[in-house]
Amino acid sequence: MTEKFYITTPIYYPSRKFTLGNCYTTVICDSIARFNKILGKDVFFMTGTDEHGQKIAQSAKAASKSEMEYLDEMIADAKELWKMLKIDYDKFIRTTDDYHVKAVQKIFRELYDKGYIYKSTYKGKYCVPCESFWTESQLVDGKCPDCHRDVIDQEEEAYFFKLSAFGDRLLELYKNEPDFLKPQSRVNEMVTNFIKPGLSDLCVTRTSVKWGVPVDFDPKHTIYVWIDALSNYITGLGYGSDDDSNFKKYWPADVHIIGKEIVRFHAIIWPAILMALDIPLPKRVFGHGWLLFGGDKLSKSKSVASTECVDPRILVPRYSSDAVRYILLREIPFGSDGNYSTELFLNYVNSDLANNYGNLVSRTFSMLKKYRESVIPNHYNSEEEIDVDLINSVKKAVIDCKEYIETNFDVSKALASVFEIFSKANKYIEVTEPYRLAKDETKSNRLDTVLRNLLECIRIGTVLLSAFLPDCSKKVIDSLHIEKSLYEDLNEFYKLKTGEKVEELGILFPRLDVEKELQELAEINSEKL
RNA sequence: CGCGGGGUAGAGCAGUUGGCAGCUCGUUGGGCUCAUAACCCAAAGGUCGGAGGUUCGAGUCCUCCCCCCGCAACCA
Repeated sequence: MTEKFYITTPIYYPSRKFTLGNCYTTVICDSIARFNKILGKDVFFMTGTDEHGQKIAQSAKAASKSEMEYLDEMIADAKELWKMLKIDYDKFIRTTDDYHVKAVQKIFRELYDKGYIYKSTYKGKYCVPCESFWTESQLVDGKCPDCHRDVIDQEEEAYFFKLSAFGDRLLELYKNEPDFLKPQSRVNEMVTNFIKPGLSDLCVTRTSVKWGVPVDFDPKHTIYVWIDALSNYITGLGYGSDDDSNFKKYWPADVHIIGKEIVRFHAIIWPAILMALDIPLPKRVFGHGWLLFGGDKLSKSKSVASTECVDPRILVPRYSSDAVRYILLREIPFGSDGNYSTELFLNYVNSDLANNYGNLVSRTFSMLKKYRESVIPNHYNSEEEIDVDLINSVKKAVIDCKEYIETNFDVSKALASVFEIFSKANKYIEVTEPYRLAKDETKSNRLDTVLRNLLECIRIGTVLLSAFLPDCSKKVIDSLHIEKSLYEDLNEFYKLKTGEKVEELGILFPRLDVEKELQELAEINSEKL
């Protein structure tokens, strides 16, 4: 039976248009999903949006629209963005979707019936004009962090989830399943910050927030973020609906990929809810770092220096989806934060995509055309050390790439090992000098072998690359007449069909004039403002 | 003493159990001519945040201090 693989992004909050930060998580998930398809697995990849809560209602009001009008526009924009970035999701869930709303109500009632949810009183600091509750620690100088006005003590009736009952089981989980939450530093954070001091129960409804899922047996209460948003991971598979075949097939999730800021929700609250429901837990949760812009998170509330153009809607059409995907995947090291700047982006596109990969393909195809009329030549057994070295390092890269993805979801290192192949191939050309072999008819067999070896390097590297950069790799794959991108075909070095003619390829990534691009982007950016 | 992460070449980062300080980009010099001023080789560039300690030997272990960044319970 085919192994299944279920991967999710968080559901994003569309109170503002999506940023490069949202793209980061989504592109990582998409690449991991694509990689698992290459491994031959039955993959289900879900993303979506969290559409309830006060802020959505406020954003809609500010735009003089109804909530649904506002949301439909935002979601259309988001889907357009994912299309641009070649995000190949299997399901896009919206928490306003009918099946989700019903399933959430069902889940809420089940938790209530089982005694995990009870009615009590929520006490907090309340800002009347903002209609928002704040905790003591959120206040700025004792005032509302949003409008800086005075807050009052207020209480309201609310339902609570018995989170406090799950501390020991969570500790056990972290202990027995060391891979459940990665990176490890996050586990320590959860244990010392939250679980050891003792978990307190979680307020899961509000009467002051109207835009949300009502409690069906007590409709003046609105189900507040946690149970609504987190349960998307199962309702999106049909849990609690008439057709739960996907839930049966794909749950538990193989991994939830999330940003480090929401680790707590996914490593404490979500497992606790599932435990209460008697549903198996996701196998892994990975909290990635942030894309930093000049040292700051690209948050929805902070603005970025005006000379930096970070709008993916401009960058993707201008530089290709692959270029933007590349910088997102490559720049952030495993588990920690990474710095983004336009200059860095342009330099990476030049050095890795244009100079290393693009130029390798270009010079190889050019020689193949000049010397062999674009026909894939045979290879002749050779004990030459340089060939053996090349083949061994390709094999190592193929193994490394898979290892990095499977053990740690380390897309950055996986991608780096793919580029090792291209780097080695470029060096191989210098040493074997095929352009010199071509001038000596007695070296014809050797030239065949060298060209063939280069083509196989390109084949293997490109198949791996197709998980990360689907557009350019498709061009090369088509040109080489590779029928299917499968990992198992990479174990064998000679796999191309001798005698087939390759299609001509244009320039995959034109070399960019960094100074000029920076200037033009700055101009585009200032026009926008 | 709230918890955690980080401070290593101009920039971005690796440095596993302590054993000659590395990688990528950039810079400089050289080589090659198949290729997208691309590719290959070489060099320059670091008192590893600071002070003290353990050790034959510390980026790595211990103590203290300085700086940056998250989290801190309901901020998606």
